Parts: sequence; C-alpha cells; structure tokens
Amino acid sequence: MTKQQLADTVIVFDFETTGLSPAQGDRAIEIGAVLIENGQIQDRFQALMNPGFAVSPFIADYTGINNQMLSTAEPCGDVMARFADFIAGHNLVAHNASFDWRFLEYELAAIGRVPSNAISCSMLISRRLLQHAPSHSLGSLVSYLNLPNDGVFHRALYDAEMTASLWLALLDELAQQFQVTEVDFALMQKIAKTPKAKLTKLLLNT
DNA sequence: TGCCAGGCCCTCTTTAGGGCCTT
Repeated sequence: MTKQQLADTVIVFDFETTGLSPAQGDRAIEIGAVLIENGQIQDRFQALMNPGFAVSPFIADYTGINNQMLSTAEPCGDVMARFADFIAGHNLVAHNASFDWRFLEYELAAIGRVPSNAISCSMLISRRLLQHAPSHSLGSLVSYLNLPNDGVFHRALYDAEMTASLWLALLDELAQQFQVTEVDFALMQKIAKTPKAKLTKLLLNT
C-alpha cells in the first residue's frame, strides 16, 4: 500500500454539544482533538466543559455525557482559551466541518477571540473520493474502510481520533485512485469544493 | 428515537424541494 502523507500538520477536532445550533442557544460540552504530524497522532486535547445549564436526556443518552459529569467540569470559556492556544497556527479538519466551525466561532467569540485557522471537511472529501460508500456518516465510513476502532462514538476525543484515521485513509485513497503523491492542505480544501464531475480533471492536473 | 439550524448536493432543478450530515 502506498503510504501517502500530507506535508502539512493538521489538527482534527470534534465538539459534543447540547444541540445543533449555537444560534438556538446550544453550547459545547466537550472538545476533543488530535494533532497529526507525519501521518501519526503526535498530541491530544480533551476536556469536558460546563455550559451553565442542564443537558437534555437525549444529549445525555446520545453522548454519554451527563449533568453530574458536567457539574465538576471547567466553564466553557476556560477550556476554550486553552483550546485556542492548542490550535493556534494549525490547519483544522472536522467531519461535517461547517457544524464544528460554527461552535468554534461561537465559543471563541464568547471569550473575545476569533479563529483564523484554515479548515477542511473530511465528509465533503469522502463524498468525492469514496462515492460507493453506503453512507458518509463517520461511523459508517469507519466501518466501510475497516478502520480500527473500539466501538465508541459520540465522545469528542474518540470521534476526533476516528476522523483522523479517516483523514489518513483519504490520503491513501488519493494515492491509490489518482496516483496523487503531492498533497498539501490547500489541495484537500480544493477537493472538498470541487464538483464530482470535475474531480478527475483536478487531480490528473495536480 | 428525533425535532431544532445550516451547508452541501442531487434532481423529476435554477421562479424548488428534499436528503444527508453534524449534536
């Protein structure tokens, strides 16, 4: 197997939240992230954070994060200040990145900070490179690609680690499907935004 | 178990509608 590595380091991150939209009052309750360098995880970040109100039974069931766990967690602002330092200067990756980016912007704005990182989406890229996958949810892709996992999903660090494995698998897919051996973050962003019909032309010209 | 929102993508499209993803 060709081992394709992205020249740039990236931080893959994932939020667990109280719901789907910060515009509707939802907040982050956990952040998990891994730093990928030279094709391997070199650093990790994980923290629960107290949103200041009770999470719904649905969210407690969905994530396994309950109000008792959050009662002793740091406030969102304290965690996010440390996380902002962790991601500073790095390119970011998330699965369905538009979701996590909205919460990142919201939680950083709450402490007077603004993210300036570039970001790319593993879901948009997998839709283009893995067109035969039955679903492009993170769990389905992990199963489809037979990526090693312990069956835990919907916790931030586990999902970040699974997304990191997916990201590395997508780099392998680029090498195997298209023989693309020079991959930088800007190309991954471009793939995410390229219509499927124009993907082959983009990659053959790379 | 799934609604909320937002963005992307496809098609029986573009003067629109609905499914997929994220929690």
